[in-house]
Amino acid sequence: MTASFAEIPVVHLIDDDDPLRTALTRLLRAAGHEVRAYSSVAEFLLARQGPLRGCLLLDVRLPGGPGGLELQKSLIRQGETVPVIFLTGHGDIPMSVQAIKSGAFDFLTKPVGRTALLTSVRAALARGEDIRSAALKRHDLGTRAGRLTPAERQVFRRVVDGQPNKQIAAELGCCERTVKAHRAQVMLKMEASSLAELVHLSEALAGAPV
Amino acid sequence: MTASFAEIPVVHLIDDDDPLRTALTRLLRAAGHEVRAYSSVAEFLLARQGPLRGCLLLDVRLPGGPGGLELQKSLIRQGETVPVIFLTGHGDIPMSVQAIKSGAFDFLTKPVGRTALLTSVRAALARGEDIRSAALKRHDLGTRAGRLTPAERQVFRRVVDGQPNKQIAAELGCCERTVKAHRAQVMLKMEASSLAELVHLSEALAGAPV
DNA sequence: TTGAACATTGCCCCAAAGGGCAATTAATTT
DNA sequence: AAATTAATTGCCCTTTGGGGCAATGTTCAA
Repeated sequence: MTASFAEIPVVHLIDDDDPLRTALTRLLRAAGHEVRAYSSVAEFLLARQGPLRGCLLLDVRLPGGPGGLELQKSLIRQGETVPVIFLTGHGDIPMSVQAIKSGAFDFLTKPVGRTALLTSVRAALARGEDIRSAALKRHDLGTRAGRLTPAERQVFRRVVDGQPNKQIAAELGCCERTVKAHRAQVMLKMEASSLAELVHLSEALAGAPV
Repeated sequence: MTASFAEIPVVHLIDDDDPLRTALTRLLRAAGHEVRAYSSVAEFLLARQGPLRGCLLLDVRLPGGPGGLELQKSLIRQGETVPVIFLTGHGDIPMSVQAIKSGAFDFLTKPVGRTALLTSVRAALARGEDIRSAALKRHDLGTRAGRLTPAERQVFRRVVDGQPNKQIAAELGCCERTVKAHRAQVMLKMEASSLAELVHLSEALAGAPV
């Protein structure tokens, strides 16, 4: 049951309007999507476990507690990257601009057309999978880098910075043979088969703590 | 006169409403910005020469000819990256969402508050300068890469791909000494002092034709 | 046609990288 | 304390990268 939570992309629908929620759920399921419906942000948060996969479809303002924009901000703070589609009957331009600039995938108005909704959801799911695969790659790289010892990490930094072994040895206060040993370990652990590839990997780690 | 067109960031204001245009111009100048005002897209396009520097501030719909959204698309097609702030009295949510998703920097509604306008313009100008400096770097790299001969380009690709000289020579059907010669030229022309730096530069060229 | 500029290549030399092997030392476990 | 494991280093050898020098084409324009 819960094990399947993140196995395939799911449209997480949050709306307090029961009839609308039911209708949207039916519409999305008919279009072949997996749907989880919640009547409030709290209900969604309670059910949530582990990273999300799919997209969010929710009203901007929901009764009692945080609205959609707050949820979005909270998710972003948690490093969650799932695409968010807002749906609202009482939005205005500044709100929509704010939402999109904050990273929302789309901002739809009620009543929403069947085609418009499905188009947006399909695109959001696709985007979500793209983001997901990129995140997996980065995570994998981070894992490899995490296996480096402190000494190896030092060598890694300098190698991808283009420093020759002799200079690295001087800076680290050890002999060249040691640098070579660490360097070999770096290539092994990072699974790089050439210096060029190692530099490439380090660029992809962009900003992540190395 | 025209020589100073791109020397400092300029707010290019396009609006057909004369009194408003005058008022906005005064407001922006009072805040220390350089302003060029136009009453139509056509007027703006006629005055334009060379790459823009600064930002655009324009109404979404303008009388006679293309509206703001069309201008934005046209500029993007031309590779122009200047931030665009839309200003409108008759916009709706789908229009604002469309604009922002198409890359607009902001979407303001009339009447616009003095603070909101100045905040947005300031941010747009800052973003514009960031984009500009990044573009200058990329252009510089492109220029260097453009000086490579076809043979050097071939070697360049394979070197940053991590291939050893011997293998490159085999693939290109020449001897290793020739590869070395080309390789040296690549390092010279690309102004790289190490293989790591060369790889770094090639990543920065990302997608640009090499 | 002839000279200048450029690309290709061979020969040779040196520096740098990669790595095997073994000894020494430090750290950790039993 | 003894044993084991991990890190550092020296020694030595091979391959690769970098580059000087000169000869041999090649191309293009005067």
